[in-house]
Amino acid sequence: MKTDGASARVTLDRHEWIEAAIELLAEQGVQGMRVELLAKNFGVTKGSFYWHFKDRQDLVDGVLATWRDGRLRDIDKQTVATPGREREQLLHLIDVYGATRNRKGISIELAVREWARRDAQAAAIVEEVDTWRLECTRKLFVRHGVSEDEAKSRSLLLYAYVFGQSMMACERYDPAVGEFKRWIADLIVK
Amino acid sequence: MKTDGASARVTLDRHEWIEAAIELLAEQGVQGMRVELLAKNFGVTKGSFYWHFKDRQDLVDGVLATWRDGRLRDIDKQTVATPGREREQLLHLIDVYGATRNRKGISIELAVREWARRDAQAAAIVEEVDTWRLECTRKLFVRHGVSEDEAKSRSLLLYAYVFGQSMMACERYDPAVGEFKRWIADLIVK
DNA sequence: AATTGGCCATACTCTGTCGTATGGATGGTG
DNA sequence: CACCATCCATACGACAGAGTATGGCCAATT
Repeated sequence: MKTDGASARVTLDRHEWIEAAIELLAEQGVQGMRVELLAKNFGVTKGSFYWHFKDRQDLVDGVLATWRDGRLRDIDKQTVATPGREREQLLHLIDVYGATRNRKGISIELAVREWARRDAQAAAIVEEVDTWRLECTRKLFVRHGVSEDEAKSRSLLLYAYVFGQSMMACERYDPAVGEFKRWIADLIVK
Repeated sequence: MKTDGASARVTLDRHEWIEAAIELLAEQGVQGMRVELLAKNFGVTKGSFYWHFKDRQDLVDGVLATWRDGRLRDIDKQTVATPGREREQLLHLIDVYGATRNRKGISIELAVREWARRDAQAAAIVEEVDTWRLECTRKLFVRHGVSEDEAKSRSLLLYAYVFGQSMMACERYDPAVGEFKRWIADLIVK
């Protein structure tokens, strides 16, 4: 019988290590994904890690694959066109990156992107996700009624804006920035 | 007399170290600003570095101060309103971050921002620069003829977009992305 | 009860980086 | 010429992180 207390799991598997690594990635960047730090957070030692993973690169592969799969699922879920509600869906896409809630998801997103600037492997994953995002959002814009080219431009603007906005931590500059964000979202969605 | 050859300077001063550190910052991030790597690039050893700087933090202070001063000067230069040409000025602000030329400046910008996400000192500098950017650009929008609130929203959108765009490396997704960028710039500037 | 395999601890090596201590070279100045 | 300040080299200590080798513990199986 496993004394599966809330604090002390009996055994760990790859998935738990990967999830914890993504946490660290969000909080401290790629540099923060250190195996000894991970082990310490679990209350174990490196011996455990190197039983589940060949090396650190093995963990990295898992992190990127897990992140990509999650993103692709999310995009599909958020962009299946519900006739008549395309506008709300587009606004929701922007709102998800509003930084008040979903803080963790944004941190991961930024960490992966900063990682991708200097790592070809991460860059390939980001490109894959971005391509899919732009394509799905473009379709949603088209169903919303804009032209093909305009849909392309607006989806590009949408993602550039949400990423840039979450990178700027806008709340510091004006507590009432929410009003401006709503205005901007309207301008982007049309 | 100093035999000031192009390749071998006789002496180095703080400023040259700081400039080289900013280069490394752009290419490899904060992590890349290692004193031994800097010295190697200069063809000298750490002994030189620690003569000019108390420690690595001393270099970091210089890097941030130098970057801030340069940015503040640039912003002032680019946003002095030239009556009748406010629209071109705003479009130019966007175009500067177009990523084709000015690649180095963008790399520095992104590196400093990623740095600021986990370092309070860098975050304070970035906030200072952003505040000044938003304020100067807001004024330029006002002189361009938009209302006070709309100017605030549009300047926020402008910077969020340019940072997000440079973070996405848009050129990968469509060689003809320049067309869309122009359309977007028009939408932002009005 | 003995054995086996899954899971983790311990103890080490190796490499990279910061920082320090100290000595050497060079050029200007009295 | 002797002296001093400037600038850099050399050699060292300290520490953090990746990876390895090996042994121990426990549960399930037979």
